[in-house]
Amino acid sequence: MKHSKCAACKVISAAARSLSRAELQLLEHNSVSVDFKRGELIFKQGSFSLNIAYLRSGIAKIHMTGLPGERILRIVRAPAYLGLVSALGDRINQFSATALEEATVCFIDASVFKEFICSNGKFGYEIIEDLCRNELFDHQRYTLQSQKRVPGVIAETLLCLADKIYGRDQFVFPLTRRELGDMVGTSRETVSRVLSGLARDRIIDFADREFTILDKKRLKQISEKG
DNA sequence: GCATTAACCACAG
DNA sequence: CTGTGGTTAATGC
Repeated sequence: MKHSKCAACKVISAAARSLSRAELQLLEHNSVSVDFKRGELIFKQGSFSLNIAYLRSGIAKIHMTGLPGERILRIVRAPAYLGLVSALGDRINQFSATALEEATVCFIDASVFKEFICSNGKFGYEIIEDLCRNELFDHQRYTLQSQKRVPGVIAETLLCLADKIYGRDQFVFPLTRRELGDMVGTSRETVSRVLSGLARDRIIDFADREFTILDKKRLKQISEKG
């Protein structure tokens, strides 16, 4: 655990960039940076949200436990705020965050953060913009997903990971089949079957967690056709 | 009705 | 944990 040097931070958020020198100092004195190993819980659903989590490096999953079981809401790549919605919208975290690989997270005192929103318009605007982008993205994803059959949703998820998270067509996906199932709302068995089907058709290739997209065009077709 | 889709169960590796 | 096969229930043509 260490205090972070906010002014020198290379992955400072767009919002924090608009803070004055004095405000940055205040931020620095009210935040700590913590390292996480793969699989470690960053914050837990049901606990108080007394601070804002900012993912500085690594990849994390946002997930919540519902009545049927676990649901992965999204995969987040640094730099990004984790669960702002929960931190600002409720005193209690409505979901959990877990590191999927080595990660660094800055925890910021929520009251200081809220003070910035009130006093610094540019800061507040950047935060709102971030929230809006996420909400639009989620609405779109959930609407499309609910109208697709499982192979379509899995194809879309793979494409999304390649484009938005990893930025290349080959990546080591750190989720189990069960978790991928939790992400697309299906069973682990169906995930297995769909993936081996895609591999049989040489659309993707995978060995364990390592995925390669071989035929992006056909994967897109499957994703769109649903 | 018949075909398709996907969940649930079970068992093996 | 993962892959596969059998069974079953829901839905569409």
